[in-house]
Amino acid sequence: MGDINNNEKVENIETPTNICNERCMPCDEYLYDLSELFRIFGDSTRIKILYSLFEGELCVNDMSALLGLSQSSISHQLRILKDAKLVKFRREGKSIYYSLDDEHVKTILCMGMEHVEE
Amino acid sequence: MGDINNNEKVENIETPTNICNERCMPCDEYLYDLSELFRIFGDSTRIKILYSLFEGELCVNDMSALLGLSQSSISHQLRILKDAKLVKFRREGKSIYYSLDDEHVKTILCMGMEHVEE
DNA sequence: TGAACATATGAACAAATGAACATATGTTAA
DNA sequence: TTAACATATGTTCATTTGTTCATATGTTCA
Repeated sequence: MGDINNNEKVENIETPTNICNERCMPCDEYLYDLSELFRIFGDSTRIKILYSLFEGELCVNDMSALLGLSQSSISHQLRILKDAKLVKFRREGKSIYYSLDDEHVKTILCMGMEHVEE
Repeated sequence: MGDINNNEKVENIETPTNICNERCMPCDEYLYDLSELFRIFGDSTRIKILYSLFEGELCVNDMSALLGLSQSSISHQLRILKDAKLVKFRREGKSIYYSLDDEHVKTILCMGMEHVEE
């Protein structure tokens, strides 16, 4: 195939498609994932959901009532948060309880809030 | 008591318009600003621009060359970053040098990157 | 002054996004 | 089994977003 190793890390600094070497820039894939992560946080409905889970788990119904948002809307956004591994869930009877996936989520939110509060 | 003290912290949990009391939720305005902030980070072009400024200032032309993105695109995104107070700039002759507005920006990016790198 | 360069801005357009509604899936209890 | 409840999913639609191209603004130097 000859020219298929785009994916491999190359020592040579000349590769024009790989900007990782200059300015200690992370590779394109990481940068993309990073923007993707922030994009998830970049919606007020999702932010509200995440904040509502700060103190502990909640089921969809309670979130819906607490935040004053439709069940459908909450559920759609929860799916996005779930896919992004920002929340996890467990079933208990008819209800499904969601919670933050890890402490990192809190940290990122708090960092952002600090910046906003200035 | 009437209906004027929406802003005051109320013991009673019944206030439906103010969710701040429950679960220590920040007020809507802050939540909105927060999502707004993350929305800015939620684009790979802007992320690249911000990362390119990690080591220090760069002019638009150099960014354009370094990142392999059009001058126009860079400029448009720089405007958004500027408006969001995430970058600052200074003129030097024909060129305009951009840099990160404060250390917070780095912190937020690094927090996000830690989450991505897992 | 005018030419060359650096950056910003405006308009047009395709793609992505979020909300709303209807409906489907899955669970429990009778 | 069926009814009632809790959540998920599919679809449509209006809006937002990022890019490109063309052009405008601003700066330097001859």
